[in-house]
Amino acid sequence: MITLSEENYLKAIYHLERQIGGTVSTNAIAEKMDTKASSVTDMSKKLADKDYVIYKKYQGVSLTDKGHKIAANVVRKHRLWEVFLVEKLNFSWDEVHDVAEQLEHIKSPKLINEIDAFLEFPTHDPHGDPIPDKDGNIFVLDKVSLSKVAINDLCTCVGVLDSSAEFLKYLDKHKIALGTQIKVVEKESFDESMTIIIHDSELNISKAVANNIYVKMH
Amino acid sequence: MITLSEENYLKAIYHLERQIGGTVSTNAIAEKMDTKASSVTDMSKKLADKDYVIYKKYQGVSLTDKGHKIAANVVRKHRLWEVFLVEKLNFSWDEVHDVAEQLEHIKSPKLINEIDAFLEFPTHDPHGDPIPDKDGNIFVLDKVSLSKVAINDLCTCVGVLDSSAEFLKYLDKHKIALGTQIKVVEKESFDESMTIIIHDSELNISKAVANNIYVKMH
DNA sequence: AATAAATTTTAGACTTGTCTAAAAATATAT
DNA sequence: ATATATTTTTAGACAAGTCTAAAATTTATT
Repeated sequence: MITLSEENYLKAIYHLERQIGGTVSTNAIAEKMDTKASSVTDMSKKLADKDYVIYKKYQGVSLTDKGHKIAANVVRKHRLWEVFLVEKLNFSWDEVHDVAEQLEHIKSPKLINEIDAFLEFPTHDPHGDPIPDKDGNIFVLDKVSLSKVAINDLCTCVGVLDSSAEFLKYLDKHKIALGTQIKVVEKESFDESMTIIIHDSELNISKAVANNIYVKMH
Repeated sequence: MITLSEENYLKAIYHLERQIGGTVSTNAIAEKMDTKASSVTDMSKKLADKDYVIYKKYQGVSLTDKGHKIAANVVRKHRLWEVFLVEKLNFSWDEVHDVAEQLEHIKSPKLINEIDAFLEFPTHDPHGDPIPDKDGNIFVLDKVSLSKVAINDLCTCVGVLDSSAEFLKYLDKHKIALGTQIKVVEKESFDESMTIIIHDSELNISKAVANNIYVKMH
């Protein structure tokens, strides 16, 4: 039986692998999980013993098929629970993360299948992140960072890079949500800020904000 | 912050207190939790340190107000989740226990309040057990063991004593559910079995079965 | 290529929750 | 009331997961 801690490590490695796109370093995991490198080394050995990762000393880890499947399933559960909380229980998108962190570890195949059906098989969570299917496959739609969009182009918000409560509340304040139409009207080369039009009014956003918004081009 | 293990001990003590009606012995807890008496002693000290129980050497434990509140809240969560699983996710009453054992430890006041509202504030779980309110109070309805009912009396099933999957499946097989009307037509003094009428047909049940069914008199 | 810097691992320690075996206290029986 | 049986506690050990500090390895720099 897999422990809660092992599941959290596999999930962190999963996210880092897709972000970095290769083997994941000890330090990267330590930073992501807010723990010490020595703890990561210990756990890497355990995960390798159980055949969840390939671990070579000083070379970092990468998920095996077995490990990938487990990690993807944890992510699947996390995101399905997030949809449930927002769609059925009146949570806002900045409130769901901590609860989903707990719910993602509940072990019951029937439970998660029923939740999936109850929600009518959603494909994305409230932040626009894709929900892995039962086999761990995800279908990524072609999204672009808002900061890359050219002047006068029209696009729609489909996700966020940073889904911290802080950033999500900023978006709420400025009435930016998934599905919101955005037109870029000006870009300031000095600080790379941009002016956009949403809901027929102008808004100036910093480079940092634009970087964290994903859009689909029209 | 309270640990999962501590919550489970408090829950066990809570159930034993209501069952026995006084202080709870080390051995009783050990048996209920399928662990060793020495482990219970260790934990009793920890719980006493945190002011969740009163513990006197060789005298057993009893819940403080603080401990009672925590335990009742765990039971509240357990039973609300059970209702949710049965009412919304197509679980049968013999499938809910193991999952609810996990879900009862999720920490989020908003989550459980929303679940409560989503279910329209149920007062009893799928086995007829009362759901404690936010302050830990429960409102017990006057129920009687079926084995105590006299011949020719009419009653309605309102709960079960033993909610093991095995027993619940037995009830399903014989079409006995909460709300089912039962008439006692014969009692065999030899083995204390009884004949009852449900859904217009006769059924003979053992003393053991009758003991495990709670009914409300008409 | 040699040295400095950064990363990673090892060794040993600590906490939580558990166990076994033995000792102490309480309850029961003659 | 004394001996026996049962219950409970203590003492010491272990596994999981973490930490600090020191050693080993890899990477970067001159």
